[in-house]
Amino acid sequence: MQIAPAELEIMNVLWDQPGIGAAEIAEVLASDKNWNIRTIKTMLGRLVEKGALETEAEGRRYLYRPLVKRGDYRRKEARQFVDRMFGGRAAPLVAHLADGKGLSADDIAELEALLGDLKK
Amino acid sequence: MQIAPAELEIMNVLWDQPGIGAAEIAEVLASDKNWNIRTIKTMLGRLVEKGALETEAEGRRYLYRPLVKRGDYRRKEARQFVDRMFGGRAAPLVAHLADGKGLSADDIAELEALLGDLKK
DNA sequence: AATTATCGATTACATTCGTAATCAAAAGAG
DNA sequence: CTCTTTTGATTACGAATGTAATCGATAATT
Repeated sequence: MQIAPAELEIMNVLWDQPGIGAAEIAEVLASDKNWNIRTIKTMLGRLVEKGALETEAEGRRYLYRPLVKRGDYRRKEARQFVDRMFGGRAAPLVAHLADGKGLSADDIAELEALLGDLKK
Repeated sequence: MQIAPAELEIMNVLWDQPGIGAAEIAEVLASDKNWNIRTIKTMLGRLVEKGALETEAEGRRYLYRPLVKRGDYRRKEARQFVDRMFGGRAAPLVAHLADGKGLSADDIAELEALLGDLKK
C-alpha cells in the first residue's frame, strides 16, 4: 500500500493519537501545515479507501484509527528507500547522513549501542 | 530538483557510465527493467528539461551526462527521507533497517568503522 | 534512388497527488 | 421551525509520473 507524503502527515498524527476526528487532526496540524480542513478530509478519505485507516462512527462524524502499524510501514519504506537510492546497502546511507551532519552526537552514541546489540 | 523513481534508474546508469546514449542505456537496463526504448527517451527528455542531465550531440544522437552529482543527490534525498519518515532522527532509521535484516554483517562492520571515524 | 530504420521532438493518456469546492443531510442556533 | 454550520461524499482540476505512439528528418540498406 502506497502512502503519499502529504498523507503521511495525517498518518503521523493518527499514530500519535489514534481515534480522533478530522477536526482534531486539523488542529494538531494547524501549527505546521496550512491545510484547509477539506484537504485533510480528502486525504482521510483516500487513506480509508487505501485501507490505511479504519473509521468508527461517532454520531455524525468519524473517528479514524490506523490499520497499518507505524513500525511496519517505516520498515518497508526504509528498505524501499535504501534499495532505490543505495542499491540496497544501508551503510552508505548512514555515511551520507553522517557526512551531511545529519547525525548528532546523540545519534552516534545511539547507533553504537545499536550495533553493539546487533553483533550479539 | 525532483527526480522520480523511474527517472532515478536512468540516472543510476548514467552515474555509472556518463556520456552514453539512449540505446546504450536501454541495453544496460534491459536485464532488470522491461522498458520500451521510447519510455527511456521520454525520461531522458524530462531529465534534461529538469536540468539533471546535459547532452552532447554526437552525429544524429545525444550523449547524456549527469549535471547532478550522485553524492549530492543522495545526501539530499537521505535527509528528506529521514525527515519525512523519522522526524529527522537517523538512529531509528538504522534501527529499523537492522531489525528488518536490512543490514548484513559487513554493513555492521562498516558502520562501526564509520562511527569510529565520526567520533574523532 | 527508393525504402526502411532510427533519432530527437511532440503529443497522448491513464493514474496519483495536492489542494480544494460543491452537495445533500443532519445538527445546532435562535 | 427556519437559518447556519458542519459532516462525509462526490466532483474538480492542474502537475507529475509511468508508459508509450506519432511525426518529421536523417541515416542506413538494398
